[in-house]
Amino acid sequence: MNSLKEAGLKVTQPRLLILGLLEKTTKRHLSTNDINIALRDDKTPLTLGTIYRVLDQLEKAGLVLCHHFSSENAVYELHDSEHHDHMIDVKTGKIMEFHDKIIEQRQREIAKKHGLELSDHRLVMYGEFIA
Amino acid sequence: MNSLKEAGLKVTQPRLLILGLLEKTTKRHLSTNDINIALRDDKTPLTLGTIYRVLDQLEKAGLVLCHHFSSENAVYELHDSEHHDHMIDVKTGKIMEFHDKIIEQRQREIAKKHGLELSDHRLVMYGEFIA
DNA sequence: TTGGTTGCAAATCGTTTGCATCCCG
DNA sequence: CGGGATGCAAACGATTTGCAACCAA
Repeated sequence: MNSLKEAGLKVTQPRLLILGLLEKTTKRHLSTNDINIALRDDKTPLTLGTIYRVLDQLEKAGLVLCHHFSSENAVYELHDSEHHDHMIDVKTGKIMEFHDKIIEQRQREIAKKHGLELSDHRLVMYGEFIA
Repeated sequence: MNSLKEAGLKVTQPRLLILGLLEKTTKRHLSTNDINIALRDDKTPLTLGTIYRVLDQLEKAGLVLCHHFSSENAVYELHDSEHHDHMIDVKTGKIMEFHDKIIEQRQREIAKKHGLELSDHRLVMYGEFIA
């Protein structure tokens, strides 16, 4: 709720519910439909319209991130301090996060070389987890 | 047309038209709507349904790539031999392609370390081109 | 000939929006 | 109290699909 206030957003029930869900979920990446179902199961249902609007605001406020992996639906996750990228198992849909300083650094160099003032970047690797 | 045969696809007019357009366009990245309009202007119109179906097949055949940059519509480009990534100007929509061996190599190492058998990867940097 | 391909139009589905009501500050 | 937030349902827009006619092999 502090984060909401800091972002200049009213502390409303829907916003708390969605943030709370994103915090406690073990899946970490949830679609609007996931959220809709989970909240319904928790006996605190929200309209899909509200879910979309709240997520948009949270994203603009920098509290959540939205991803469109491959051709799937959008998924949302909490935006924590350190940037990270994603690896996705194309068969199971499993998502693993990672962070690599070398790649981050190299990206900055490339952007600079091409005159791009970097505001965001996304790296996704697709494949299959063996082992 | 050779590529179509090699992919085991019938050489049909719609497929030739779309491939031809992707080859000659200066924009390089086209949406289904771009294609629809361009072909109409060329007096060789196709149905949107056909455009989607043809692009799906060409993508599965490895002849074209499909991208969903940020939250925009899908765009398609010819799949040429060497992999490349993208930089996008969030204000103008301008797309610039680049390729970097260091990043590619590093990605392979990271994937390997995490047990991911890499099949594809996408890197997109967003920002603004300053002169 | 014949099975894949296309046009056409209807259907789908994720997402957005108008409006009346509600609630945080 | 007042304006932003929500529920509800209709609207939207990109993409998909069923079906009959068509065409490449």
